[in-house]
Amino acid sequence: MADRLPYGSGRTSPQRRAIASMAEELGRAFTIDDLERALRRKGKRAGVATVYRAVAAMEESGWLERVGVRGSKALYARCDSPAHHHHLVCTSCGIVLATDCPLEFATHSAKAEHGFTVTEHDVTLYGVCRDCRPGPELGEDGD
Amino acid sequence: MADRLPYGSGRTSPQRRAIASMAEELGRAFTIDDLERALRRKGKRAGVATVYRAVAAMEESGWLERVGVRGSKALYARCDSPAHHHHLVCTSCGIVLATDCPLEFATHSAKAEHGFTVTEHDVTLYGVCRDCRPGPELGEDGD
DNA sequence: GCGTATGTGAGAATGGTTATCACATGAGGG
DNA sequence: CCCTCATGTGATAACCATTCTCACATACGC
Ligand SMILES: [Mn+2]
Ligand SMILES: [Mn+2]
Ligand SMILES: [Zn+2]
Ligand SMILES: [Zn+2]
Repeated sequence: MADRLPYGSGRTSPQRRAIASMAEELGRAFTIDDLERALRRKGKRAGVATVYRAVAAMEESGWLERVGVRGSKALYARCDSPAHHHHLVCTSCGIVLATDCPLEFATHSAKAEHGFTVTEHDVTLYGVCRDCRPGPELGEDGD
Repeated sequence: MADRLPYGSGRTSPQRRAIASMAEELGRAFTIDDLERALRRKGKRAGVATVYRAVAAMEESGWLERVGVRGSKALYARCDSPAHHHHLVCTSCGIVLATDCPLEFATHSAKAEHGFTVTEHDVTLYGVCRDCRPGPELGEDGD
């Protein structure tokens, strides 16, 4: 049931509505900067602090997820899947795919081999999605 | 035994020697700030730019590895294992253990299920090492 | 409608990291 | 040994993503 609200129990405002619908519309991983630029292109106006706060609120509510970094900027993507999972981020087009957590075995063996109790983990896989993969006869690199 | 040099083919200097031996001595994950503080405590002086450059050079040579972040600061640890691997970072004492890469299966299934070609990945496991785990008589919680 | 908790935004601040640039020096060649 | 100069040093400024400040606006429960 994916009718989770972008801002949970927080208030809505014209700015927040524009920000959330743009995040939805982008359909791929984006930085705060990408988001601001896209909003400006649509004539929507929102202060930088407002965008940061809206993104933080959407992340808080689970409607948005942080999916790594691009350069020195945080990367986010629309995703409200409730179960624990990780992300495949295409470095060419920015599409984000969900993938199951591959760490059950690693977690268990950390315990068995080192007595180490894993409580958190960072996992992000970067690569090239099907649509961005150069075709065999084109022999080109994208980007 | 790995007699890789901290600075590869770069020059050495009193500052670089102090920085490398402190990184060795710490024996756990550290931030640039930790490193500077430890040096100062030993009466060694090195400008902030020098420490950053030395750490970058040691990382470049493979003598040091970046093992995630603590708050907003990059975390490093002494590690010159040449094979691909990841890290168990104890959030209590900062000890760093190496662990095999758990992603062969994830990489293959990303390809099989999504046509996604994984080219890079971030994996860091955080938790509590054996020595930092509270003893059973102290009121354990089993995770 | 009212009151107030909450959102907005221009600008300043923060803080980790990097760039500048004048000066010092390690180390290889002579 | 000594020169030389590529490379390292460090005080300082700059960078830049992100957060804070604070006066003002407004969503929304009552
Ligand atoms: Mn997700
Ligand atoms: Mn390592
Ligand atoms: Zn996981
Ligand atoms: Zn790996």
